[in-house]
Amino acid sequence: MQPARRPGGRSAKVRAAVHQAVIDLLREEDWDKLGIAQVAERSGVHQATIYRRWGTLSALVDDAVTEQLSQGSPMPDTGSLRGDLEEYAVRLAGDVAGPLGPLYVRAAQVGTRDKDYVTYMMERGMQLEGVLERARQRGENAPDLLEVLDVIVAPVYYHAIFFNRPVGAEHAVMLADRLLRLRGSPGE
Amino acid sequence: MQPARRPGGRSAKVRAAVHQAVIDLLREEDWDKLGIAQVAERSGVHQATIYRRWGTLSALVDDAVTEQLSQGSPMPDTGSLRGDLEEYAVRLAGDVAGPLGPLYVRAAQVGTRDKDYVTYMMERGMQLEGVLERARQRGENAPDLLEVLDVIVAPVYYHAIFFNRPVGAEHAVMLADRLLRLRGSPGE
DNA sequence: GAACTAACGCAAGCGACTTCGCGTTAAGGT
DNA sequence: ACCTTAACGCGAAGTCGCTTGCGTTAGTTC
Repeated sequence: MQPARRPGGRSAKVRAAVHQAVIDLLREEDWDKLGIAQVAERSGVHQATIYRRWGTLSALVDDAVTEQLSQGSPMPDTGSLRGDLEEYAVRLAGDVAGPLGPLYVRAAQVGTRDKDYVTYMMERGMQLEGVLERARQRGENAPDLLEVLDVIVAPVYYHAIFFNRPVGAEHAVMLADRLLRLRGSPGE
Repeated sequence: MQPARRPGGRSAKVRAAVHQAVIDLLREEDWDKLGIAQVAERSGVHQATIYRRWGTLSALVDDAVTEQLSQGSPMPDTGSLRGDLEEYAVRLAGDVAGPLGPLYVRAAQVGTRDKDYVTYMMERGMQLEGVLERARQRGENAPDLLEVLDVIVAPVYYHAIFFNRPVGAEHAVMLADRLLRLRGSPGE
């Protein structure tokens, strides 16, 4: 058997430094000024190392973004479906609008093919599904996941990507309300 | 005064050939295999000419895509708001799903800053607003433009970008129906 | 704590992308 | 039909991103 890998130590330090540099650059500069050269200089890690470990810029950004996003906040649990959806919508809008906002957008543009990113999206979807399931067990008429994606998530990203201007908190609350209205009128 | 520019003739031919090559390559290859070298070879126009006229690949793609999209089909006019919205939703979904689909997505990713693309979006928005205005003059309770963007347009693009799988015609019709339901219940 | 080896730093080198100067072509005016 | 000149073709030179081979550093094991 192999003499065992070395997950900790120097490699971990290099990885952390590079990730941090990517995140920083992703926040500050415009999306195009980001290159492996810049990451190397800021992180103090040599270009060759980055090329060897990640190969392409896409893969590197994907890796860094996925890790950063994985530490995301947990799903809301306010006790009511309306509260949870509003909380989720406002938080999502805030995330996209905030300093890490470009990460979400960038991740969507760069990492569509990457497996890790898809995995992240799936996990996130599952967590959201959990919120809906809790509501159903409380007896509430909860929408399914696809409706949430269409009515709440899609507009938030759409505004950020196409208009370069994220939605405000009021608009986010309105999106949640709209979703509830769709379920409310014909249902219970 | 200047001896007058020369909008027609050779320049126009070159421009058309290059545009055609870009569109073709955009359809066939994956988005990354597209380079100025490929465009030059396929169009028969020298690289230096392309660099001189467009400068960067982004600008070139933007120019070609904008022109291509400007020749887009006119807005539907079926006589009823429901018909128009369904027609528009299905057509949009089809466009995004069709061979020119990557164009729309690509345009969104590349041209966020470009003036021409913003102009195109504004024009398109105005045309859509015209459809809604016609409905209002017929006495129908039409939604405003922002609602259409949120409920119909955003999900279509969202699915294409994030899931790499465009929405089908049924889903598109459902989106239009959802928008009408939102207006229908509390309104008239 | 000494040997082993995976991972990194370094610098040379290859290749693709981009630019530049000059000669040529053809549109627009007279 | 002739002249003017904007725009293109061509080849060379310059720049930048990326890869590769080798020496060095630092975890890991015994």
